Amino acid sequence: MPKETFYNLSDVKKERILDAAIDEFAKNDYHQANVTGVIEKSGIASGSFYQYFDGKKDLYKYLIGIILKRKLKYLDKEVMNSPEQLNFFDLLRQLYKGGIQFAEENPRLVAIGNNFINSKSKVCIDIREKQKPTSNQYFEKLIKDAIKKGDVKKDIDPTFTAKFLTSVNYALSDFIYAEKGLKENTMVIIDDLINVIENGIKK
Amino acid sequence: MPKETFYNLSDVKKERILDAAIDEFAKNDYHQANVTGVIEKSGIASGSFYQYFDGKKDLYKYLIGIILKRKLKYLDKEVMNSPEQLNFFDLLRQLYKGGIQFAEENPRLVAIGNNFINSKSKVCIDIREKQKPTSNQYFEKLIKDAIKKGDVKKDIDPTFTAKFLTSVNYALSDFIYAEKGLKENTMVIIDDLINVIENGIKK
DNA sequence: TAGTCACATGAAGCTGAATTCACATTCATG
DNA sequence: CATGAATGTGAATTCAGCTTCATGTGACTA
Repeated sequence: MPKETFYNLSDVKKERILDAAIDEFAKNDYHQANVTGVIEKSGIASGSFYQYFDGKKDLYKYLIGIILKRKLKYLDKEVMNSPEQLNFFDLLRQLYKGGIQFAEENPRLVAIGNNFINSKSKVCIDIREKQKPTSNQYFEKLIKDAIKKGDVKKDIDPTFTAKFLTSVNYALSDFIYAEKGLKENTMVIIDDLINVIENGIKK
Repeated sequence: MPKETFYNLSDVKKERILDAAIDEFAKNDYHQANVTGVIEKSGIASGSFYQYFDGKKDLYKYLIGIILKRKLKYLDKEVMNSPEQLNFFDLLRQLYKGGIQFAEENPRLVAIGNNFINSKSKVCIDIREKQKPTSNQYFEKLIKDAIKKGDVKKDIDPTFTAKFLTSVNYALSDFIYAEKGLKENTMVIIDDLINVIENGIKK
């Protein structure tokens, strides 16, 4: 976590530093991202950086936390208005579309997040292990519930299906990122996609 | 590419070095993998390493090349006996199952490969750019052909679907890798999966 | 005015990992 | 054996990037 001094900075300066950090980590994986890069982009002195953070790892952890929080908040506000009354597939649709929209609005955050999830770097594995509920486990729970509720047929493998849904979700964000933005047909693609899945696994 | 000296080595020694390298790069991403690790595992002197290879990057490129070659050869031999007469979905089934089997038989190679594909490291991007036909493009061509042949309906997005199929493919290998081996039901899962996809996009 | 506090600075130091290099050893050949 | 070309070796060097530290600045207080 950042030090007190960081929080005491003016919002403008905090923002400047954060923006530089996001830029650096969005363009590079953990190892390739340099503290020097953040320092140069934000125009602070290298010494100052260590007044604000315990070091590179500290900054990275902080970023990952922010990204997670923002995404959850976003999904919560934008799409998860009424998770209880939705059936599994509509919920999935909401989640995917929300995820896409988030990726569209925050491409750099998503770049960092996707990299974080896939990375084999010790630092990333370390952080991931401390974060109890992964996207994977979240989906798995959702699927098990859906089976109980009768939305989804019994004979699918929840673990694999969760993995499948998660990876398709990442593929979607990647797609948006690579294509540099939403196209008119993106949401149609998602609807098609969910229909495919729905046909395959609904009861 | 390795230097002449490497090729002159006895097969046993070449194998020992290659094995050490595969181990090192399977357990770590490009940046985290150390030449020192390869040196220690293979029991050669650090100086010798530079007699055989131009450096870390050179070794890595060589490994990636080997992995690609082995996988292609494997798919070619094991599953692609008659690509012409298969319809798109049977071909897909073959490819997936072949991929899974390859992952089962060569978990370390697949670990390196998957990491290579996802990595943002300059070295990886560099190598990827020089390799013309990606798995993605291969699928895209397959899909376009399938649309022409009438196996797949016209109104899907080939680019996205290729991305989708590729990412599901990776998810599958990852799954095998994480679960540490094939289960009795793995092939059933794949069949189900293809059925789902087939229902969704066939004409 | 002096003292203290909070933040700012960048040169200097540290570290770990890649790479080099000067010397040692092996081995095929005459 | 003798020779030297090929190969082996690991201590020393280089280097990039993270981090520390000694010192500076300005604002607020007594």
